[in-house]
Amino acid sequence: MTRAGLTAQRLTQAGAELADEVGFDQVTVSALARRFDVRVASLYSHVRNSQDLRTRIALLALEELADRAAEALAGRSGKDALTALADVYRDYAHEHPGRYAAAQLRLDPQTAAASAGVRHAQMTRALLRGYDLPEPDQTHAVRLLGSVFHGYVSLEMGGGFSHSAPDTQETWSRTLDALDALLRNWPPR
Amino acid sequence: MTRAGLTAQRLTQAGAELADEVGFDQVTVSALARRFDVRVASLYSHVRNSQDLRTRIALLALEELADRAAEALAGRSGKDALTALADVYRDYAHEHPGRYAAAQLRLDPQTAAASAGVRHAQMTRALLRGYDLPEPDQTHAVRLLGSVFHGYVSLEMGGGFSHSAPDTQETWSRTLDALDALLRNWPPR
DNA sequence: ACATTTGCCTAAAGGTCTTAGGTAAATACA
DNA sequence: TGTATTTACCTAAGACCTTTAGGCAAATGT
Repeated sequence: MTRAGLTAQRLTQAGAELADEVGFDQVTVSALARRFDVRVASLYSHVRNSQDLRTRIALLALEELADRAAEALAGRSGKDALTALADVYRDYAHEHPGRYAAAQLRLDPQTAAASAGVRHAQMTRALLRGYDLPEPDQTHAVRLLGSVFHGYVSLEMGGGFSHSAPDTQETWSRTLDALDALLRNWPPR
Repeated sequence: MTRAGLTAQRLTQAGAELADEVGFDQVTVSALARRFDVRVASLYSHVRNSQDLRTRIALLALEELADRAAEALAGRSGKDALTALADVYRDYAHEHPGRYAAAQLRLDPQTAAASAGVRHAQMTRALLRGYDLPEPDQTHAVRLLGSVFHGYVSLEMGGGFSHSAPDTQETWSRTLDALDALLRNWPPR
């Protein structure tokens, strides 16, 4: 009876794939066990519980996203950088809907602070250097960009923009134009 | 043995309250049965299944939100209207986190088309009359506003803006300033 | 070759969802 | 007011998911 070679890492990876296939909320310890052709209880040596598994998938997604973002931002600035970063989020969500949903998982402050989430904020800040806003406004802008990226992708994926006329690609591109214009022309207090 | 007086309506209402207390994803047929001090199976005469229950709660939340929005928009225009509508979403999410999460539930096209969701889009369009954008851009703007409102609220509630310096109220107000400026000065193609 | 570790197993208990079929309370009707 | 019908809630039961406890055999170290 040869062993399956389970690992927290392999489970997390497979869990991420499963999430993309059936949705993050359908990722279950049982389904994962089936995928490895192994008894359910066996997973509990590698992963504390269901919540732990989900958290690991979320952290994986945050890392992957941050890596993509870092690569996309390298050597770009201004609107170029803005578009590149925005597309990273949108494309990732389209390619990996389950992982993207996982990245939205609410983490406890401890875990969040140690996650790649902080890199995301740093990169958005880096992007804003091209627009040179005074300090308090920079934080506001970081939050605004985060809101638009996340909100847009989340509504688009949720079907919120379906059945209406102009296609979403066009809106996306106009939205980025608008954001660029806004950042270049940031309204003072 | 007197009866409990179950109804799809009462179950939905209680489900919404439960959602606000313990989170939308913790709303379970069992928990609801406990709350009415009734056997679980009894609920299935009033609600088709768990998914049906969730959908009803989502529709309730969408209605409540649309009603609030309609009232807030009455007699306002321009930035006044923008702020009022934005605050409706944000306040509702703070007061009723579970219901707000429910309103995000993905509905099948049929149900979505018959829901109060369409009123939301109409109201956002009405708001934009004060800024008079040409038609294709109006749709883009509707989507942008939806993205910002939803994205901001969702990140704020998810703790995404926690532990950073300027308080979120300040960012919110500056975000609305920025959106107003953007709409008044919408970048052409 | 033997001892230890550890990976996966069986067993079992508790929770949720859902269907099928029964009983008693409410309501309608004579 | 007594009887018939409807309907609200119940018990029973099967299927699936989670989690813990304890066992055996495969891998690993000496």
